[in-house]
Amino acid sequence: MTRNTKVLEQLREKGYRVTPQRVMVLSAFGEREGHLGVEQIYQRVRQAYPYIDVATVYRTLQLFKRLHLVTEIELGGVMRFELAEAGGHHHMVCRQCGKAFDLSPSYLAEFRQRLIREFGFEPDLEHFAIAGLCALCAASNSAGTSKP
Amino acid sequence: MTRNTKVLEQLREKGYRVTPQRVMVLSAFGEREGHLGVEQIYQRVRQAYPYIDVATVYRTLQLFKRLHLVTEIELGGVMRFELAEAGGHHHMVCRQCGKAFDLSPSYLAEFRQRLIREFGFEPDLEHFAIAGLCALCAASNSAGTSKP
DNA sequence: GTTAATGCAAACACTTTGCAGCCGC
DNA sequence: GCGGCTGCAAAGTGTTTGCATTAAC
Repeated sequence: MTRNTKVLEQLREKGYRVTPQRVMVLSAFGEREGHLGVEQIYQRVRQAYPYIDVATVYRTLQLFKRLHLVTEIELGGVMRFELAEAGGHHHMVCRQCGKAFDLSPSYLAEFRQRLIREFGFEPDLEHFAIAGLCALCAASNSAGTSKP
Repeated sequence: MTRNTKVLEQLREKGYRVTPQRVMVLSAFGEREGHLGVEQIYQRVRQAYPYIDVATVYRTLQLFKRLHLVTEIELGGVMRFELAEAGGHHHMVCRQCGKAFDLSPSYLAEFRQRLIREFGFEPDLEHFAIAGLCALCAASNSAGTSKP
């Protein structure tokens, strides 16, 4: 909880109000690491407080994003949010099981350098996420050789 | 035109009808290389035939996609389409000027191999597109040093 | 007590769908 | 002429906005 408390103090310091709704949106993340879609967050908060509106969730997430408390990444056309704390790690997300794996920035550094060096193109890699098939799913697919 | 004609024959061979609307959607691509949004395609076709409906554009693009005549890539939350012909080249798209630059698959091959080797993660790179800032825009930004 | 934040509803942009008439084959 | 395709309109999504009320400070 100490992490969330810290975040909430940041809010108050900057003159924003600490409302139950904001606390709940924040703790929706706390329960599980990873990227959450708006709908997932909404449903989670609703379990605790059914009167919350999706608009509030959107507004809260926008606020958090503006304050760099969460980051927004897009993957496969779906926008997802995650706590910004970890800072600068990227993701590989399995298209089959949906699990996300962290990817150290060093893996991309090389690729990035090459683009800069050879094209002068500076890629946006802050919130890089790449879809694919994870080892487990690949294995289970080839196990049941017949059509999935 | 010979390329489009070929595509249209593919359509007919598979039992789909070659309609003026489909031809026009196809030639919207022909006039300019690169990725087009639905709206851009719609506007282009409308110049030639004002009665066309967006729904038709959507349906046509879906059909083309299903037949692998075009591919759909997403970049910065915007879905875009491009002719599938070239096959397997990727893009760097400038977030400022919107221009797209081709990226040979070899650049990604290395990165891809590394993910497979070290994580067993097989990334989807068929329609890879990466946002960033191109050399020209970076230059013009630092030229006018003051705020843009 | 102030003023920001919420809930509600309505507006929005984008995409899909149902259907009657039309036209490519 | 048949059946797929189109235009039109209407319905879905997902996200944002206006406004009166509520509640954090």
